[in-house]
Amino acid sequence: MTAPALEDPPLADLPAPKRERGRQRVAAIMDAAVEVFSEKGYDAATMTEIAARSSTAIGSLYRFFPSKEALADALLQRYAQHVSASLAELEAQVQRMSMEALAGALVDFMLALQSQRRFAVALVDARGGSDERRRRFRASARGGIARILQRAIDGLAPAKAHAMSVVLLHLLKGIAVAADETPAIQAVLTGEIRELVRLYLLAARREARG
Amino acid sequence: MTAPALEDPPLADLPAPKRERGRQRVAAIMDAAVEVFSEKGYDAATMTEIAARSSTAIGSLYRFFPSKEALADALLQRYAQHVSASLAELEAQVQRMSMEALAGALVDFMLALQSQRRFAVALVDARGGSDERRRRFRASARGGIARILQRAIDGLAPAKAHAMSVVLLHLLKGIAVAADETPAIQAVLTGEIRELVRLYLLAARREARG
Amino acid sequence: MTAPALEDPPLADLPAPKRERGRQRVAAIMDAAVEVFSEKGYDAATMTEIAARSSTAIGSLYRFFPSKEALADALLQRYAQHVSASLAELEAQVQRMSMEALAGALVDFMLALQSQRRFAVALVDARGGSDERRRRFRASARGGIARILQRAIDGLAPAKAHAMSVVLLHLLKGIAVAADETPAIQAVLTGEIRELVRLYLLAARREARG
Amino acid sequence: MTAPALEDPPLADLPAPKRERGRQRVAAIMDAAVEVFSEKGYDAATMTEIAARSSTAIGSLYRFFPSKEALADALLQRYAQHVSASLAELEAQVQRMSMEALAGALVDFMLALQSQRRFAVALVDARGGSDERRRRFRASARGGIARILQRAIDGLAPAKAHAMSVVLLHLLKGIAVAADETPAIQAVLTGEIRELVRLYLLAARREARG
DNA sequence: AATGAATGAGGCTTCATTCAT
DNA sequence: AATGAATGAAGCCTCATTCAT
Repeated sequence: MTAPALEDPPLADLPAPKRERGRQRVAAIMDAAVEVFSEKGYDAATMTEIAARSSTAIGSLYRFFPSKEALADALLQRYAQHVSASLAELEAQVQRMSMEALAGALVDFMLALQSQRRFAVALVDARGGSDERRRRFRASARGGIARILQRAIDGLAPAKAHAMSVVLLHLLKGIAVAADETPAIQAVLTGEIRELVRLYLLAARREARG
Repeated sequence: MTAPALEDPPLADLPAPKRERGRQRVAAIMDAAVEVFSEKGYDAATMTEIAARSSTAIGSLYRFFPSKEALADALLQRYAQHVSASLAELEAQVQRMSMEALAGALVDFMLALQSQRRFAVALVDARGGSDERRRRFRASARGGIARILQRAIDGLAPAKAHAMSVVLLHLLKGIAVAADETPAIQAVLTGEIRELVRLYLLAARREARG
Repeated sequence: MTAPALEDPPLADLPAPKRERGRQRVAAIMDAAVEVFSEKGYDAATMTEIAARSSTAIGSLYRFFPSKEALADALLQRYAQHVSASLAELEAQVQRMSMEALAGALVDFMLALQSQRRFAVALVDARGGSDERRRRFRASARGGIARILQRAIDGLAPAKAHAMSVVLLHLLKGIAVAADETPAIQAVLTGEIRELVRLYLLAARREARG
Repeated sequence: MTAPALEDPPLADLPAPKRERGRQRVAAIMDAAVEVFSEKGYDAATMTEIAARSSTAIGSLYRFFPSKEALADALLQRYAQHVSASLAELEAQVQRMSMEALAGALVDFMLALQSQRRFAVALVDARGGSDERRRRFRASARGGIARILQRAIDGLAPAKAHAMSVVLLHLLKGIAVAADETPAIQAVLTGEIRELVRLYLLAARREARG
């Protein structure tokens, strides 16, 4: 039972670059966009800079992404697929993982996302892209976590799993926040969070076994 | 020993409105600003809209707050004082509170901030106002929580208290996130977080007693 | 034969402050205005700053001078009277002054104006006050010089005197320009100009004697 | 040995329009800017009006000149090159010109600049553009005149040449002032100035031969 | 199809002037 | 009469987006 895809017909109306050239271009633009959105935030990022950083003419950029919001949405979508895939993978392995191991795995999952963290903050938590897309992103991530929890903890009520997924996701996001601190502090904070996740999972299992 | 004030001469140097009229105006502006910043985020919020929402001429707005950043900073400062005072109050009462009670108190503290939550996200977590003021705000809040923890848990190492304060603050912020959900879900999430806070505090005490 | 007054009914419509208080206030405003116009130029000068520098409420300033232009005009008028008076005085003494002495006197006349030079540049040469007032100011100054010339040089044709007055005034203004240089250079330039004025006067006399 | 160029890479760093179209646009903008700066002075001139007069969208104007000051500087630079070139040309011809001829040539040089006179007043003498550029402009013009004088007058001390250049330049500027008068008067004034320049040159030669 | 010049709405801010107190 | 708060037009500049080449 894998994660249900997040996807819509992938930006169907965009000229779906068949040529390899086009695909590279789109990738370059998206990478530059992640950079710029991360550094400046959605509002302060400019299409011109994204074009420049990806060595793309502004006109070409608009050929692939018809608006700033469309670009942000595409980014969000790509990120969602990435997250979705990661969670699906984790779900496949979780079967009888100890709570301890699961806590570690969840933290690792978040650490692996680090590179895109500023970007995620810029677009998911702030106002980039459409509300709709943001909502869907969140729902998908929560669903992924909830499924993992239900696999990991026998007898966990679906409602409880969902509630926990919201709290866990939020808690894990703290790892991203920690990235602003010095590496030493960062390590400490990451440890704290892992421990807290563990406590949470254990308590949930206790309750589920009730 | 109460929390050290965050304050500079409150809103220093701004031509502190002498007439009563002016004070109302300032309050109206700040309230409108909280609304607009909350809805749109710092960058997308416009001074024009803030002026309109508070029925203030743009020129008047600038009389009181000489720049968008100054306005954001003033808001942040007011919020910081509020938070600081709340934490100081909590600190005074924490003496031999049970971990359970403390968890509840911390959650309540956050719930009491609800009304300003989107605003806090918009200005503290995003890129609004001066970095400096944001940094100070965070340091103050963390310090307040850390002091509470040390009072509440005998033998808690200062470093541990500080690390916990960061994690706790983040966790509590989840209550704000919950505000986007339906009241029913919100209640559930708030409960989850309270429970998690309790688990965290208990574990910390266990460890402190070693 | 003294200089014809430049004056209009001195700002007739202004509430002609009868009280001593008012006169002082007006003087303070005008002095502050000279300062500010000098430092910033007409456009960049602000009524608010002029009010502040003269410790006058902005509302009061507007009571005495109904607009920025009116203030500039009043300044120009006062300056014109000053210049007019100086020239009239010089005219009275010029009778049989040597050309050399006259050259010196003219240069001294300009040096005496130094303190108001930046102001004059700001308002006379640039666009402060009304065109009309500027025109009148120039005409008056030229007339004053022309009369002096005719007294100093027997047989000087009126047309020639007028032409010379234009050139002389312009030349003398060079002394003001020199004020931007170091004192040493300033002295040299002043000397050059004095010498040139002398040459000019001598040549004119030669020609007048034909 | 010709005048050292004033130039930086002409209008460096401005996105030097490649297409022919762009070049025309830039020229139109600069011409309109000269007009507007001349009529209104630096401060009172508005970018909006300059755009309108050159039938340019405001955004386009800013594409070529990223700020009002940059535009003024570019104008000043163009003017400086023009002046520099004229003076270099004059320098090349001055070798054994009579003082009379030189006086005429200098006056002609100034007359040739007429078309840009108000502009020069607006930007060089007033507070437009960067101080630095103004300073450089003046230094260059003075240097150009000083070199001409030294070529024209054997044995002229460099210090004296420099002092004279300042005075001469100022005197010649009087020709521009004359442009406000009727053509008849203008002619008379131009004549006066030419004569005065001649007197000045002759006196200097006398002194140099001493 | 690719390019980058052109467009203009709209943002922040200033300041002359008015008007309620 | 004196004060200074209030007003809003207008200035500079940015940037998402369009369009001619």
